[in-house]
Amino acid sequence: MKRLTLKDVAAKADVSPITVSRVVNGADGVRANVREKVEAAISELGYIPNRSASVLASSKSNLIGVIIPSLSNVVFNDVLRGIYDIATPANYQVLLFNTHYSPIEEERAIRTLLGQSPEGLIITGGEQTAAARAMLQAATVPVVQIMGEVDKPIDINVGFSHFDAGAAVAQLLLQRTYRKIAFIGARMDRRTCERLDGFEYGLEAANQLDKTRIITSSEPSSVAMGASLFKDLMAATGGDCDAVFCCNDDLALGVLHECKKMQLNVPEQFGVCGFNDIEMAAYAEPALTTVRVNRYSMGSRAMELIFEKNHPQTDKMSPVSGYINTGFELVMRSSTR
Amino acid sequence: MKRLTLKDVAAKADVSPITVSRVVNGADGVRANVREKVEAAISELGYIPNRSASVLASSKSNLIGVIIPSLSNVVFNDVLRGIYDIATPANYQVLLFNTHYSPIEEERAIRTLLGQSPEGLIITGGEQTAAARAMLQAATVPVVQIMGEVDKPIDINVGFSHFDAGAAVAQLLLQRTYRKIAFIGARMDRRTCERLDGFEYGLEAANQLDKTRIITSSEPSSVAMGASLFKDLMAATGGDCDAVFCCNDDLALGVLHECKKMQLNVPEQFGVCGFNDIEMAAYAEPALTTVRVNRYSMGSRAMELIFEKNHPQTDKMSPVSGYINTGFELVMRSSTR
DNA sequence: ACATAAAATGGTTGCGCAACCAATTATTCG
DNA sequence: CGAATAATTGGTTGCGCAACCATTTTATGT
Repeated sequence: MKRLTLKDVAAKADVSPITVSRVVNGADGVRANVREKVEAAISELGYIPNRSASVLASSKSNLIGVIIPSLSNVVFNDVLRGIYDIATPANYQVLLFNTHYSPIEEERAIRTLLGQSPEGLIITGGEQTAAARAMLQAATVPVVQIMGEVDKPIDINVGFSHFDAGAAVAQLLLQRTYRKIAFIGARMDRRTCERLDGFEYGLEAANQLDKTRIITSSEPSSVAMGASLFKDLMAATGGDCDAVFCCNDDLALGVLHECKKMQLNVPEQFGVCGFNDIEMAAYAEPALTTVRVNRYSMGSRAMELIFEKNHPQTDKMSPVSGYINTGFELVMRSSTR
Repeated sequence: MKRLTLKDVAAKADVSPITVSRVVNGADGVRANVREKVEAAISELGYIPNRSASVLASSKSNLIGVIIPSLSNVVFNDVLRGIYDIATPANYQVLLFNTHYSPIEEERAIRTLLGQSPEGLIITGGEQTAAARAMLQAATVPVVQIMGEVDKPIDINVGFSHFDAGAAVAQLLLQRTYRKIAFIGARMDRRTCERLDGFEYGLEAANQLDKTRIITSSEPSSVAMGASLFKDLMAATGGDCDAVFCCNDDLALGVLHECKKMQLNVPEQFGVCGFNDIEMAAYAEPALTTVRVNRYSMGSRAMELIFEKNHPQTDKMSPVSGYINTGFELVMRSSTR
């Protein structure tokens, strides 16, 4: 069974193939009656245009590549939602790759993506391999690196400083008169490490840094992992600490759960601060102090910038590039005094 | 700047274009020294094959279309993870569409997808428009409908019976001697409705169905919505109920939170059952009784079936089709007596 | 009604690649 | 060592569509 082509539709509607093409692509310059005739033929035949041929002929793909390190992380849901909410109405399609935090897989994804003439790339973070960077530089596509503040942006960078956020949490906990302050983190990716660096910096500045209170794991984050790391922390310090910054809310919820089991009074005896402000944070017992970040905005803003780069407005010149800070915000709840 | 093509690489490596094509596609029948020469040329030039041309010429796309109703629903994370974990090693790419629960958007997604010669389609549920069904029937691609048990599967159906699950929850609550049993649900999509139907059926069989205890909303689920619907339930019944089945765990967590505020003793005075068994369910206070479903399996199994259909084993004939039940499991925790 | 401008439509060509078959080169074995 | 065979390489063609320019039709104004 041969595939239906423009030509078949053209024959049926008694026009030329190019006219059908115009109708399909919504180009103007087709009279209404002709358009109707063609549309009737299309729906009668059930014609579906071949996108590969279209992309090949026009080298316009309407494709946006998105590369994220993990699908299990709830954080990326919101980012993706932001991306899709802008991409879909703009008639972009999204090809999503998952690198499992591996730069090699990331490089492969970039290569695959660039083979499809994408009209934009959204990539998490800035730790691309040299080869990957080279490919991206060579490609003449908007590239947006999201989530973190990146050293030398390839093109555009949308995110916030995890270092500053970590430092802000340190200050907050100090200001709330906690003194023996710990950190627990899992899946220590670049951004988590930056959070920790900022946190250490903040404690150091107040002369309150004790590295034995820093417990990390390379395994993925989860509530269970939070409980487990908290037990490790208590074992490692003999219970000699009075607050903990968890690198994300899942861990913090695990800590809260463990505190209850240990009958540790939160926030009086022990303060807990999370990161991300997932919905459950507000419903935890006690409600979790955390750091809100604009996940949705990072996605939608990235997508908007790609759109603007590809559809430059002549009236307002906006040479989008560089760093766009989506910020963060401390959310005070009852898990800190 | 013209795009690099096979021909450029061929010229550089002093072979014919088709030989380069063979190297790129990993075909055998290329001598090692020639292969190396070509690979050197490829990496020196930074050649990236044009996939549109490849797809057009070979009508093989390596593309799998995935259509889900929502990106905000955590449930789909696990499904997607299952899909990707099989798809990526099999060298399939995944094009993901989000329908926002709209059959019209779904139809558009299907049309767009079919234009790209996909090698498989994974679609949530079975409520496609007539036009969409027709397109899918006409296309000669494996189609897997996932999540729920579907009336008349287009091709393959991977999921479980939400009706049975709902009925099982009704039985469970009755058996635990609850008698004034309520239901709250948000975003009442097809599968949620089936859950409710099964639940009503189970209560009805024991003559315990009172429809005034059924509270639903068409808005999205969330913990906050759970709390809000619970208040509605209490208002509507004057507090005359002793257990509730929540159509998902998010709602149930909101209910639990609200019970605590109202000083309702769970599970003695009031039983709560959720659905999905998200990680937080086990860490709630009290731990949430819920229904575990194999989200990851639904994704991975669907993808495996597509792979098998596209790579038939001659030795074992496996004409995959029809319904594959991934089952469900009641998880008893402390939110029910 | 006619000239002119403007809009609508059609014809030809090439995008980059893989399928197909033909030609060439290496390998094997008597 | 030479013929027969197998393995490797190359040439030609078409996939389905849109860009480009040429042609035809329609609208506009005097």
